[in-house]
Amino acid sequence: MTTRLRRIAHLDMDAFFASIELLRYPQLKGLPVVIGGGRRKADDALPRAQPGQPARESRFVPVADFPLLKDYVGRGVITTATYAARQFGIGSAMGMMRAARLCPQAIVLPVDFEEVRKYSRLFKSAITEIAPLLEDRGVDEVYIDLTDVPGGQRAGGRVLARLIQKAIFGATGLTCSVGVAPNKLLAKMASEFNKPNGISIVYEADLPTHIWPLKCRKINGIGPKADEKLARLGIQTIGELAAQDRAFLVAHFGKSTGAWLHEVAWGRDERPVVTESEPVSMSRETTFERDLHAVRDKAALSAIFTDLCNKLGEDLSTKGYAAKTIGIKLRYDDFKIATRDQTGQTFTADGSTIRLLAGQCLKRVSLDKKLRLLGVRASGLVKAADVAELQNSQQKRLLRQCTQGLIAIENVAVAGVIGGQLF
DNA sequence: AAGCAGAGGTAAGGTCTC
DNA sequence: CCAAGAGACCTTACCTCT
Repeated sequence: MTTRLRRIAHLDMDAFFASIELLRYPQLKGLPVVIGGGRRKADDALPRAQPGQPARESRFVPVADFPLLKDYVGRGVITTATYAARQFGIGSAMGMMRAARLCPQAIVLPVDFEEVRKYSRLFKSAITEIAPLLEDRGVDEVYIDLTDVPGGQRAGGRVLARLIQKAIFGATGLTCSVGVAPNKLLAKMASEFNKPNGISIVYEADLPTHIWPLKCRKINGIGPKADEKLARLGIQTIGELAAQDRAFLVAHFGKSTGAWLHEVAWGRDERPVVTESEPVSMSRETTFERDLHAVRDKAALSAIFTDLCNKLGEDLSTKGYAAKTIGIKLRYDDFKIATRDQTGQTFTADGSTIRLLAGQCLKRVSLDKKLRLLGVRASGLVKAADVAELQNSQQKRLLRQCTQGLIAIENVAVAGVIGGQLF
């Protein structure tokens, strides 16, 4: 009778967006290439055929025909950079202008979301053929529960990790990095140890040697704010964090976060690999080409606002959801953010209804400063198929309250309206 | 009648992630 | 000077219902 160890893998595709472009344009291999660029239309950044010449197969487009970072205009950020571009200090989420100063000769390409989604599906199905318990963590990242997969225990998971890497390369031509550990927390950190195209196996006993020397920031969930606060308390590494009393951490970070910090510093994490989940919210937001003023640019702003609401309505409908709460998000020119929410009386996936509720939100924010970004968000989501049933039970509850004399008479009219819309 | 606890909703802001 | 878009989740405050 052997003991079966919990073996969780975290798998991260290497420079996913950029690597996909290198499959299409192999002539760019080894060159600094960045993907990104915010609002730029897809066509603008693609290499063009010379006038009068026939369209060329992508792999024959001369390197000289690709657009360069130094010629980029606009407000975007870098999505991914090839390893050659990273040599210059370029990284994800960096502003394009700053990246252009670091490496003006880098080639810049827009994100091809269709292609990214295609490769995302391909690599994930390659995995589930081998290990079915897969948790989606975005287009290029997953957790896999190897515990009960045949061979999942061999060499701590290394054998299976290698097999999965080979299957993904066979299906896509792309490489990935894998970390295998007793839980998601440690697996996520382990997948960073050996990049690109590497495997790293971590056991509980490796905690003092492999985890504790790392910066706190390496823990998934400790961002810049928490890291800064820890630093002020003289805590730089995970080992230093593990050495703190739980009570000390709770005193400084609150009951929930404090206890969590203590747990993760000791490598403890019992979260399961979750294969299915329901969306909680959907949103659309956009940063303008230039900052807009609510009064002076009213027409432009209004058109963008309506468009966002309609797009959000389409998103909800396409995915089969309806929302009870509609919210807005503003980013002012000083980067300060304001949000407002409005819960409606029915569920909706309709652009003009969304626009109505979002409009009510807009009346409750200051519009003195210029705006940089506008967003519309839908939350309180339910499956469109369940809406009728939910409305019905909501109506019954209201009526029951009425008969019990528990709510004001105005609300009786509300219940009547809901009924009227439905039946 | 008043007060309390717990659950759950709503709203605003913030943090973190890819 | 630079800082996208989408989504999950947390905290705090305040209300309402039971």
